[in-house]
Amino acid sequence: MTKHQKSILEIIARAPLHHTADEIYRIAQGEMPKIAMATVYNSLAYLCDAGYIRRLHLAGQADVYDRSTKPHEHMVCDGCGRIGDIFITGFADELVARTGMDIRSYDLVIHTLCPICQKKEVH
Amino acid sequence: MTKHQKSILEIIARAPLHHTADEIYRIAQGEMPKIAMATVYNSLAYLCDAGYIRRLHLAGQADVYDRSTKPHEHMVCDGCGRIGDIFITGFADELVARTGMDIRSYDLVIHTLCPICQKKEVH
DNA sequence: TTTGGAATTAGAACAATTCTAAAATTATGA
DNA sequence: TCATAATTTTAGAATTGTTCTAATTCCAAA
Repeated sequence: MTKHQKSILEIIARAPLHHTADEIYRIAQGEMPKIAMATVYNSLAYLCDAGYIRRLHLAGQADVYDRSTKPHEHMVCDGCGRIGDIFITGFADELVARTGMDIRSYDLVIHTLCPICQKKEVH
Repeated sequence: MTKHQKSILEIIARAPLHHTADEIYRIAQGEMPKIAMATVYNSLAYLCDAGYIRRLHLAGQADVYDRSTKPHEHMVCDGCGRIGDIFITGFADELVARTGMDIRSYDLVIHTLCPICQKKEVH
């Protein structure tokens, strides 16, 4: 792993939220002012392939990157767009039991309204 | 629903596979040679919003459109990219039971290797 | 008919991502 | 150490998928 790749991994590792490539680029510029966008994309691709991070592909927005490599699920608020991790224990096993499939990986995204947006919804 | 919207809905309704906007555009040109790409996108947006079809957003490729409005799940072959529907009965209820969340909708995509690609994998 | 609103068109604009070719860096090994 | 090779980075162009814009067409109601 190169210096740049390591820096980008660390940025993601210490981020509580899921960031886009562009956000990561801006954070990275704080530490490495000369870094190029292409380097960010290259590094993110490497880190995903190597299994250090996970790429999340959501409708209507840029991909975001997730520091948690443990299998888990995601939720998105349809109001504000906030993305969160959720952990349904034994979910992967359940999926295998229910489908009988050879599951290499899975993506589950639940669309919901977060408490704040639920309040706003009332009119 | 306009003439164009209806034609596009019919194209999707009779398609066994999930098509991209561009594929739908080309099919539509067979029936309506003067149709514009923007009309395809507008119609698809309308049909999705109105609940006639469903948009599927998968990593690394253009969105595809799904004629089936019943809640169901999807599988993608990591080898050839083929997309298929799968039906796990009672899955939505299970999700609610497991998470306690107010689920407005969900997307589950299982990544697997289809039988054909599994054979190719052996070396 | 005339008018107004909605839908369609063509193409420009846009955003996210990938590609390209040159320069810089790092590793290899005589 | 020095030369060479391999890899990474850079800057910016190119590409892709999608949305926007403004002009035009269509259609329905008055």
